[in-house]
Amino acid sequence: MTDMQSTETPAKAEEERYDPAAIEPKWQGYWEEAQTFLTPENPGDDKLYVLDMFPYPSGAGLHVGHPEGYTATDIIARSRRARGTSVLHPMGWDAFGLPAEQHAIKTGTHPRIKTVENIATFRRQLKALGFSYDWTREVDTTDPDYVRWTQWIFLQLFHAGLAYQDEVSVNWCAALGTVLANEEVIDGKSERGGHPVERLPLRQWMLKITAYADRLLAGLEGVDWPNSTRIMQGEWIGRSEGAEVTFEVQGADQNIEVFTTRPDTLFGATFMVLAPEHPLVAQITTDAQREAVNAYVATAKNKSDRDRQASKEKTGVFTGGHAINPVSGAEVPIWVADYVLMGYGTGAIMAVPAHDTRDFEFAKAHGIDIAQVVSATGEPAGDFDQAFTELGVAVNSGKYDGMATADAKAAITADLEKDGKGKARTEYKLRDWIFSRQRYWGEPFPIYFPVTTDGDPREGAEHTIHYDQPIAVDESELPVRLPELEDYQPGDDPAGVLARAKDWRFFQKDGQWFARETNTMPQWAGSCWYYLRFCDPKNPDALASKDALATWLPVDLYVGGAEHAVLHLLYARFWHMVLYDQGHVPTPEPFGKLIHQGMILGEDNQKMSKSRGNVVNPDDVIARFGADTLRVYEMFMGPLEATKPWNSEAIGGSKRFLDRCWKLSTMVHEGADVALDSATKKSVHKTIAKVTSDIDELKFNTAISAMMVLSKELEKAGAPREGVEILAKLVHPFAPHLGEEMWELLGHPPSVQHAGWPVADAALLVDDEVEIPVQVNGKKRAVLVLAADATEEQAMAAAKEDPKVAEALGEGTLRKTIYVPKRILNLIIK
RNA sequence: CGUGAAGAAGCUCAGUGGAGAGCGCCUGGCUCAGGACCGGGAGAGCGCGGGUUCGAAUCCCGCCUUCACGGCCA
Repeated sequence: MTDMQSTETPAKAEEERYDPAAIEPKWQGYWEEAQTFLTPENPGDDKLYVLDMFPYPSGAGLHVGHPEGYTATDIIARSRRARGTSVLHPMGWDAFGLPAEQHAIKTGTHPRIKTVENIATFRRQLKALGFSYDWTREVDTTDPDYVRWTQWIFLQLFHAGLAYQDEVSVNWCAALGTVLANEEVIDGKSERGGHPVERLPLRQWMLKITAYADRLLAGLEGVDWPNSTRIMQGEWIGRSEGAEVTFEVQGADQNIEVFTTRPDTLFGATFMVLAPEHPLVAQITTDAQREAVNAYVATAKNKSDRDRQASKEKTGVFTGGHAINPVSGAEVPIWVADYVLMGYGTGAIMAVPAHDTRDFEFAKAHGIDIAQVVSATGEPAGDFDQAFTELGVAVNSGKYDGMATADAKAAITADLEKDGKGKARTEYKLRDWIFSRQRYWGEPFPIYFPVTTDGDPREGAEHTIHYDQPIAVDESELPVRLPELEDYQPGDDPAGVLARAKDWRFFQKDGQWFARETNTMPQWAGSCWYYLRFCDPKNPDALASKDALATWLPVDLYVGGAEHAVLHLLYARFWHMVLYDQGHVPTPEPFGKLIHQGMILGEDNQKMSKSRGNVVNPDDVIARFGADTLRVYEMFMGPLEATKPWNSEAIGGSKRFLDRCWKLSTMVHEGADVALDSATKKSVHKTIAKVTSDIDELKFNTAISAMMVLSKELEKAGAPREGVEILAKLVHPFAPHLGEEMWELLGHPPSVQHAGWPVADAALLVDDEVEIPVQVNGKKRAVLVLAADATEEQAMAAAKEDPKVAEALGEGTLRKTIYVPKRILNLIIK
């Protein structure tokens, strides 16, 4: 096959132009044939696992945002292979998901059909961009061989007690017959159709991610991630230390537990607030207040958390009940208000209006006392128009007066504990993960339940499913496959679409009826562990062999969008930690270095969207300029992590750079046997050093800029072979088809990928002559060319001979001379 | 409101103490002409105000604007 790449074709005419439409398919064919990017069987210590966040193969095809991150990782992969590193650089599909299911609902075709089609489009587009993926390792999360191991991991979680069922309030829309995400509910109506949506408690599978909260937090310390991402994830976990305090309810044999991070402000707690769902609300409410409280609770119940939080007004109702402040003995009123959330802490708070913004607003709105107990100065102030939330010194707090906030916290917590009225406690914002969806196109749970029935439940016999007795499917029976359905319309059963597949759902074993779980897993499930499967994608006996995992983990470089900064990266870390604890993976963390590529905006500086009409289609760009130009342009636009707008004029500049590279190699090919002069040689070696370090630092835009400059110099130098060969090696990770073509024009057999990486000669990187600006009183007057090691005297002498400097010096007296070798000569005169 | 990032030539960006590149623009050459190519050129109060320094885009303090993400977590 390789013989057919005749070197005669490009040789024949000067009219020949760089023609990506011919070159690119040619080399893509070569790579596929020669298996150029196959992952090495026995990688040594020098290994690199470079991973892109795999895409959801949407019907719209590839977006110009995709090639940005993918080109970045490809440059790393290719340049490191050239340097002899064993590289794992795979690609796959996060292919479960709602769009394919919605398409199925509309058309009645199985979501798999549309999914397979979309994957084919994505694969074709990615191959057209010349990425050096090892396509033999492709994975697809919807493939039963993959689903099998997703289900297997779920069973490990289940057996470890980390998967459990709970009743969770969800948005149920009876008209649509489905559960909606918060985003799909607007003002209590469904986004599609405007049907009423109610909050309904529904049985859900939960994963106990909170059990790993501290480790997920601690692990962030050791990981090479963007600071902002680590902060975001840390805040999402939201660890806060404080105290649990017990308030007695007056006239009742009841206590209310609250969580506070400011036990030092306990003397300032002038009221309490319960969340509307708090179990004690009904008992505490007095008859006089019952009607108002019931009405308030009912309204709050039908609001989603999001709607509740949308309103900044502090609404609430007095219950009529009172509690006793455990330190001051004061009677404080108990209110119900929806700004207190049942899901955090204990669902009840002690309200300290003087020192908490929300409590302050509430007290102002409802005329409740405000008592200052912390002051910046140690002296109580007068009235204040906003809460004082800073740290300070305790006042009006009995024996704790005068203590700094931190000391007061510790002292009060210790005393509460002694009196049995409280104790230190740590809280997290992180909640357990709702892991089930009432959808079709997802992984079935490998779980079934006993059924009590007097007939055949498939035929509609009365039956009871014992959800409280979940049974794991035996591992040997995995995967549990999705049933075929006649149609994919959501039904009227909140248990999910699968509940209608009665033949699939109910089965008999040893004369006993059982029912399969009809929920499916969320899209996150497959993406939680795909990076493990890439290490050993065909393994039939395990999610991946221990050897393969030990070889490749952790992922050395992971590139993907910042929108996954919290959820995907947190969920994947959680699964990884569980697998680590069970001895299935060898590293405590999955991902080493993480980078988020920036967003590419439309030419109008707005987010690309169909409605704005500013979408750039990669297929069009490839047709017009070629894949290499698209790659180079996207890398040249700016720093990888920056948000930057598309510019259809500037892309021509990248094309012209590649034109010039191609021309240089044809010049050599046609016999220009020019030797490399010493000045150009210097430039070549400086460029090697610059491009190499820029690639390692992911500064691709500056690497390209350096190669642009070099290409012009090489052209002026008449295309010296030695320089052009080095340029071909340097440019090939960025523009791989062109790199191969240049290498061939220069008379070498393919592939440039295996031709090694140039090494800069350190001796050529230092200049023996330097340009030194001369300033007089800080204003630049001249630039001198001096020996790099010129002394101050030599520099002064040269400066005085310069007419412009002499003129500027004029009659003045020299008061001071600042000479920084290789940088500046500044003369201060008066 | 909070967190993070960024403000530099018309545009997109290099530049960690002494202002540069690409694209665009003007101009000459080449061409029947255009494009491409080659040569030359114009174009920057480096967001604002202070401070440190011989000298600040760069270091320090305050402020403004834009973008991204997050939202009542006691």
